[in-house]
Amino acid sequence: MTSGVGTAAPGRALAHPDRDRLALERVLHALADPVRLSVVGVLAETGEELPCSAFALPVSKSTCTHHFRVLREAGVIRQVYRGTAKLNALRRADLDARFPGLLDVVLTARRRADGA
Amino acid sequence: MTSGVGTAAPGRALAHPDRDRLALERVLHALADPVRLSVVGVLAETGEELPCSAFALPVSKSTCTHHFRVLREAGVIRQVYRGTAKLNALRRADLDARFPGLLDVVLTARRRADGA
DNA sequence: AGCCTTGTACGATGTCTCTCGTACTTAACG
DNA sequence: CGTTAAGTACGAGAGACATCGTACAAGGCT
Repeated sequence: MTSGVGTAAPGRALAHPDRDRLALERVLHALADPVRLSVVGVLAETGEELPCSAFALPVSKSTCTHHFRVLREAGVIRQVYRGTAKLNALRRADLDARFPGLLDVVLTARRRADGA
Repeated sequence: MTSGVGTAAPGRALAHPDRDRLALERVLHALADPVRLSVVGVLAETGEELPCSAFALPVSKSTCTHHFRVLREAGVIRQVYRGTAKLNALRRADLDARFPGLLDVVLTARRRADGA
């Protein structure tokens, strides 16, 4: 049987870089885009796993897929299939372990820069 | 007369973004390049104003000019003409004021990522 | 079963980025 | 004044990136 229910991890798994191999330049590049930065901001604020459709980004669906892939390949988010949706979670623990403070600093800077 | 000696600020001045207008995405993008990141690392370590020629970068002179311009336009460094040379200084105070902790976090992360 | 929602894959396109070489400017130094 | 040293300007080319639309796959809902 291909699992009884399989609500958690049915389909194929996606490739995620190891925590020890996160590349700083890659992470910085991933964060250096307004769309992706806002995604990370929302994920950090809610602290939840959210499907791509929950972000209301000002780009098309295919562009959306592209940005989430960049974030995943840089190691910023973790993506898991769940039914037809794909849940996105911030890899906060991994990022904090590898680049201590980076995420918080960027998020804080983003808020400040946003309102000023 | 156009100033008696003029060893400090003779030629035309270069455009630098205001401290209050530094854009986070621009700064992140500027730091997301290995060549520029190494420049910032050297400037931070020495704490000195250094001419472009002091960096021994693995790129040509024109590419060098390009990278320093990106850093300057993002507001990461300040450039001042001095004779035929151009001195580069890290805008640490401005960066710390605008994006507290960002520079230190990136520099620390870079060292750690470097050796691991 | 059929439909709808969610996201992927693929190709196309225009822009930006990194890189270079060559020619030029600017200033110091003899 | 001529030479040298440090950068700049101006193309130019190769590659990456952001964007889109259309066609497709996979899973729930009725």
